[in-house]
Amino acid sequence: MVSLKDIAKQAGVSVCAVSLVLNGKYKNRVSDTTAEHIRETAASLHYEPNMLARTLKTNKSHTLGFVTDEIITTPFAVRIMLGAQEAARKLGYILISMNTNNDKSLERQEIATLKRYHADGFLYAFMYHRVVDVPSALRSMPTVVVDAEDANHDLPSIYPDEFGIGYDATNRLIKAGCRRIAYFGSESGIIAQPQRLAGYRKALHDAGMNDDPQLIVRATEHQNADERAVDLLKVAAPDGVFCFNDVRASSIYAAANELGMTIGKDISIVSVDNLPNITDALRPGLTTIELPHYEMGFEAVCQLVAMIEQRDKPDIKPDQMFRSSFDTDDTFTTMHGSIIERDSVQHAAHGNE
Amino acid sequence: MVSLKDIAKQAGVSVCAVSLVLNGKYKNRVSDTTAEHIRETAASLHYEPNMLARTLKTNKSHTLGFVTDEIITTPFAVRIMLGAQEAARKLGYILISMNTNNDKSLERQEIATLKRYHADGFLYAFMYHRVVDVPSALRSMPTVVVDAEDANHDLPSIYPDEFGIGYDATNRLIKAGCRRIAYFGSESGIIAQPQRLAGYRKALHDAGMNDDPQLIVRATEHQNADERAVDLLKVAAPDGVFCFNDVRASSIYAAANELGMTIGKDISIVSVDNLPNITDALRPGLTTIELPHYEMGFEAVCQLVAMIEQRDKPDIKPDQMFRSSFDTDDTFTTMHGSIIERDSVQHAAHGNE
DNA sequence: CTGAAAGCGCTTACAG
DNA sequence: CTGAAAGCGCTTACAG
Repeated sequence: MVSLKDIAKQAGVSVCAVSLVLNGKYKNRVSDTTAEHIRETAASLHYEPNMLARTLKTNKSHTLGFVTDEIITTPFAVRIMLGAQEAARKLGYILISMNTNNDKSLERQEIATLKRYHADGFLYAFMYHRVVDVPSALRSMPTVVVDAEDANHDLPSIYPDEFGIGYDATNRLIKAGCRRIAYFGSESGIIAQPQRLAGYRKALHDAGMNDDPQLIVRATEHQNADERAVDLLKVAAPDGVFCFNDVRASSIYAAANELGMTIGKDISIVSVDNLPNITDALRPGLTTIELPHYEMGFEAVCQLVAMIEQRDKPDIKPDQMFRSSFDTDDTFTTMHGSIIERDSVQHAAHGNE
Repeated sequence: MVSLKDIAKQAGVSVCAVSLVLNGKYKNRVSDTTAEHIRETAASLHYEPNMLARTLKTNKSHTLGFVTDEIITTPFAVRIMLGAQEAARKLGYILISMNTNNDKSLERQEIATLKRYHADGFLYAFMYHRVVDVPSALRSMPTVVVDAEDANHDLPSIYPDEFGIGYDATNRLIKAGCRRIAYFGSESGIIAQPQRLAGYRKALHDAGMNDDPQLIVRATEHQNADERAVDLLKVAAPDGVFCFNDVRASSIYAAANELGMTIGKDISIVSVDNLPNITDALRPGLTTIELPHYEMGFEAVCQLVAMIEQRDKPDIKPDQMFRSSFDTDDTFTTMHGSIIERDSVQHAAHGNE
């Protein structure tokens, strides 16, 4: 490794002159000609600054801890990390990620490790939208909560606009001409469930339609979803179904098949997630709303770096197009999803809008 | 942050005594009683060592760079990272991962960043098994190639035993009593394709069956797989199909449905990948072979740390059960997959064996 | 405009 | 058995 000292010796100047020039702080301190000379020597020696030495002195590591429950075991939520990585790179930070696997004692240990490595701040991220207690070890540090809401309503939190998702999905079906729209929801206490349902209701009411209790069915993902889907289609005879997620949509597909109904013709379906492997497996293609994971990760790092550096939120854009929009108040940021059009909706209009 | 100096002052000893004791190197250098006293003061002050300062001095960062093409955008391959993280944690290392997104210039930049942060070694990992040119910036460092083979046949490389997978899958169908077993493969040049095919052929021959060219069909994942699946079932009339992967299996499912065949009865299916979202969506459940991603990541870190510390491969085991077995020679390690039994095979035996 | 010096928190010969 | 000192590579007052 070539060090400042090597450059100083080679260029015939002092170490501090080199440091100043390479950090661009040499105005009125080093002449332009020596500055140029120093820059050339550094380049010719292929100098790379040693981040660790710098951190030791400045107490800023340009390292972000990414602590997550089991995000990286979950296909779609991984995109939070991708978005966070991209923003970090653009802002001169690196990300160190740790999986807690929902083990609180492992979590404590990992946060301690991250602190030993001098992380400047933390992302506390989750596999799906929920309300969380943030560990006290994180409260003393700059921290942003991702795909979750801080129970104390204190730390900045970024999560999807579930109401908007329910509203948009239902409207998509209304626009397709559906008159009896069902909601095939989740039975678990997951926060998205009541909020998407509320969005569904609002869309129906705005369109002057009643919400028939028969049309609202909740199911458990892996246990009774298939049967309940059949029941729903038989008993309530909907012409459109807003599904809580793609996995439940696959139950509706199976039910429609069983009952001899043609999807996209006899019945229209819109769901949430856009899981590649489900949408690959379903025929016809499933129209679904993608959650803004990538965008949440990106936005979270922007907010976090603003906290760390105590400056305004950096104005950077991801290379990958933002598909979602924002709603920001002081601490909580909600983000819309974006609809991916395929063929499960009658007369489906193609393209996003 | 409390430092060695703080402890030394509080305990009334020198900084070096504290360092020695806390690193367990104090035999014949510090008395047991002062050692104990030092340990107590350190604990009471909640001392956490500063890794950066240590690294600066020792030139060992206990940090591993994890450079990957787009692994973390891909559901299943993410498990490489999980396995690597677990092994790293057990060995006192942390992982810094970077996604190159297959952009060579980004890759160079990221490797440079990782070196600035003083990574002790590198994992060079891929989304699916292939032969790769390892960048020269990595050749000068301890590096292990994961889910890929170093084209120079020089760096340690860890990848799945594709032949064994084809052999096992086909044998599973033979065991179920299938007599006309098809192979529904990939049209791409992917390395797994010919190797799994070879395993399939070997299994057939070992069972005294011929490989009928009609029974071997290759297809492109998203373009013609559905049609070719129908053709295969119609023309060759197999009673069992070994599918290259779960996505192709879903095409066979669709074809069987279309032709009125009952899966698990008229026709048995075994594939590769065990993608949760596909297997969730398919009825009946798909019997499939899971690739040893977790295990490859774990093993890779073990080999890498052995190189870095110039010692024998550490003897650690993952918390999560190893489901796969190893085959190691000097530089190349192949790993078997493990079959996940569901209901797509006639008379399916349950449980792993 | 430039250099010498101190110090970030550690480890490790070296001298007693 | 113990301490004083040097040094890892950097940054930043301070003095000229």
